[in-house]
This record gives sequence, C-alpha cells and structure tokens, in this order.
Amino acid sequence: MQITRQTEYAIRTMLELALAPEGEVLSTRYISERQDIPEDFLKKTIKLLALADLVVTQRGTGGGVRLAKPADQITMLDIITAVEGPISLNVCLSPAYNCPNQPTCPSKQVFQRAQEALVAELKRQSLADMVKSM
Amino acid sequence: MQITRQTEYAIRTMLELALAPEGEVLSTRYISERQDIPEDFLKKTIKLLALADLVVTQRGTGGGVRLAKPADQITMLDIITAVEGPISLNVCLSPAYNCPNQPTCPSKQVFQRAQEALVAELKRQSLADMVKSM
DNA sequence: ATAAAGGGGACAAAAATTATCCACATTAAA
DNA sequence: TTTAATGTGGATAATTTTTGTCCCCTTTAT
Repeated sequence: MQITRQTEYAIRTMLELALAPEGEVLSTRYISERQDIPEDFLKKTIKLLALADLVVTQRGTGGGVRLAKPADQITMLDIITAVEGPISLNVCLSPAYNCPNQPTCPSKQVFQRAQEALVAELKRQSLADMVKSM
Repeated sequence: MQITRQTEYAIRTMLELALAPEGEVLSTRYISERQDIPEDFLKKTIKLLALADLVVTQRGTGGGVRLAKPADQITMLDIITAVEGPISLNVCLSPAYNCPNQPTCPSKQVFQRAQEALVAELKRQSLADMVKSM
C-alpha cells in the first residue's frame, strides 16, 4: 500500500520541470543527475508521463522534456496514475476484476469509500501548489 | 498501492470468525478450506492477527481461532495494520525514514493529508458493520 | 498414549520492481 | 552533410517482495 520508487522518481521529475523556466526543456541526463535517478530507468518513466500527456518530449540535439501544460493543471493523482495506472486499493476494485463473491462482498464497499477519499485528496493539490510550498 | 493478497486472506478470515457463533473457535484447516487459502500460509497470517490482539488462538485438540473482542471494536484499519504494519503511502511517511530533502519536500504534505483521509475511512467501518451488510 | 490442533523456522517459487544494455531514429548545429 | 546530442524501444538481468511449501515442534483434550 505504497507508491513505488518509480512514482517517486516521476514526482521529483515533475517538480524539477515545474521549476524550470517556462518553455525550456531539460534533458533526461540532467534530471537524472540532479535527482540521482538511473538514467535509463528515468527515460522509461518520462515516457509514461508523456503517454499521459503530462510532459512533452523533444528529440535531437538540444532536445529534452517540458511540462505539457501549466503546473496548476497537473495533480498528484495525474502523476501517480500515469506511472501506476488507475488506483485500486484492492484487486476487487479493478475495472477488469470479476469478484466471485459478488454481490455479497462486504469489504468492497469499505475499500470503495476509502479509495474515493484518497483519490479526492490526491486530486486536490496541483503541482503548482507543491512548488509554492517549497 | 494495493493491499496484498495476504491482507485479503486476513479480511476474509476475520469475516468468517465474525460469523461464527459467539465464543466458538474455528480451526485453521476449516477456514483454509472454506476460504480457499493455503493452510500453512494462513497459519502465519492468523499469527499476525493474534500478535495484534485481534484474535485469540487455542492450541491442542479442539483448538482453533476466535475473535479477541467484539466485532464492533475491530476496524478494517486494524486488520490491514496487523498484516502490513502501519500504512505509509510513501516511504517518506514511515516513522523510521529520514528524508534527505527535509524540510523542503513538498510532496510529503500531500501524501500526509491523503493518508489521513484514507486512514479515517478505514477506521470508520467495523467488522460488525461489514457483517451486517452481507 | 494418541491424535488434533497451533507455533516456528527454513526454504522455494513466483511475481513485481528496479536497473542495465544496446541498437536505432530524430534533430540541431558545426 | 556529417556529427553529436538526444529521446525510443526492446531485451534481459538483478533485486526485492510476496506467496507458498515443508517439516518438526509444542500444547492439549480425549
């Protein structure tokens, strides 16, 4: 019940990008050195962020990464979801899962509510808010 | 960011115990068959529940397991914590962890709040509530 | 005594996570 | 137009966590 290290990497990367001058790109190597993240692993992590439209990448000399939208339009939930997929506190909450104990499973509802509370909080704070508090 | 299968086993076990007649013990084997849980793995899981004072075990012939207290005094949070230890959505929230970015880490606060919301919900519903909803 | 329980430690298997390597495609600049 | 800097993608390895199994022990009612 914990975010993975990769998600931590993603959060730190997004903070780094949010702090960079508007429109400027940062290279993966630069970020990996600043944040002490294995470069090749970071590449894949950034790819996930790009697929989720949180960052834009630019290939070639002078290329790199930048935020795809203003920091106040990106939430912690966005980042976590980009890396880990949709949050589901219990397997039974995954969309794909077909619970064999349906419909009498009493724990599903508990997890459903807990998850909603969690998601609401993660959605509440934006990357911009986080940067402000630094 | 998901409870483990072992925690699922623990929840199902607690529900099974909550449904048993007051004061009666159920054997690990019985529970493992009813709930389709590997017996030796269940033994360890039950041991964790016993260490957390959620169940009482009785050795010897006719022995088994029963709830250590009324079902309305046991919460989902109690069960999760018994198996997985204290919830910490991010390593940086673990009591033992000493964050190298302290005290300027902006994500810690976000996780702190999210975790509190989650914990509050998990604490809200008791085993008794869950049984009622079956 | 005996058999039916739980207790505990070692270990194995499986799954998930993290990390590394390398060949390739793109692009700006020399 | 070559070159070097950069992201892309796939394969694979290493590590860690989770899950499962085995086996011998202790306790206890009959």
